[in-house]
Amino acid sequence: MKVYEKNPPACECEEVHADIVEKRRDEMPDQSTLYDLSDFFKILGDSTRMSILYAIDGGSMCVCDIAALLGMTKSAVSHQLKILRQSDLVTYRKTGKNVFYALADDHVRDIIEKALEHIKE
Amino acid sequence: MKVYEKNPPACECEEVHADIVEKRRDEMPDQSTLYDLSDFFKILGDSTRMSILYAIDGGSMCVCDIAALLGMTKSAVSHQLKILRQSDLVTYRKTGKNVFYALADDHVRDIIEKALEHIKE
DNA sequence: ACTACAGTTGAACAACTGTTCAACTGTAGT
DNA sequence: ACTACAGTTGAACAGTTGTTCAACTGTAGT
Repeated sequence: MKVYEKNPPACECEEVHADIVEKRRDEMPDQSTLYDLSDFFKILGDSTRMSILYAIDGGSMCVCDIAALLGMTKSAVSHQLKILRQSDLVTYRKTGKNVFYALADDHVRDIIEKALEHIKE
Repeated sequence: MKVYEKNPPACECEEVHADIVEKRRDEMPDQSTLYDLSDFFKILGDSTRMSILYAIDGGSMCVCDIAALLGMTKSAVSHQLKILRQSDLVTYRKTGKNVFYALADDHVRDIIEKALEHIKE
């Protein structure tokens, strides 16, 4: 939402270390990269979605079973699965009346694993 | 918020694969672990906080300069720094009128780096 | 064709989150 | 003691987010 510019308007500071600020500005990633990054983490920043990811970590599961496991309605789970789908974190496969969801790749597993290490300290 | 139980109340499914669900239930992490994990990612899931982390990645900065760099008010930055402090993602050091913030450790850097790899695909 | 059920979807609602604003604390300089 | 300014803080507000509810789609079985 916020966009930082060459001559930031909102800063009311007097004693700015202009040289440092300018140097850092060059080193900062693109605005879009920062948004992509925080958007990615936003997906993982919900306990329901985190639970779903762990549930299907051991193998694909249908919506019904995920809902049963988490003690939630199919609707609530389906809404969250949609978000996970749109972020390409999960894949799905229709077989008859069921839709089976699975983890899309190992990247996410690694990231969550690293975060777990960080937390346990 | 949601707590899953041995006999989930909210699931209205008929065709549940009970054996799979029970097996997964045993393999699931503790409820508290899931919350800690998603809470951690929640912190990284905001572009302002992500920007701040990148800003101080190159070395400690005072609140004023961070605000100038991001084009935000000191107040807004300070509020986010408080959250980052409470999560032990940053450290701070007072010198005179300024407060310099720095990254707490390398863990976070690694996680963000891994997420970046994931995004660029 | 009809019924049953897994899954999806949009609207509505409540809870949460980030920024703004104004008031405040504390340090430095005069 | 006074002024100036960096930084913090709580309340208020607007925007966002997750769950619920009800209606819907599509497939399987009869």
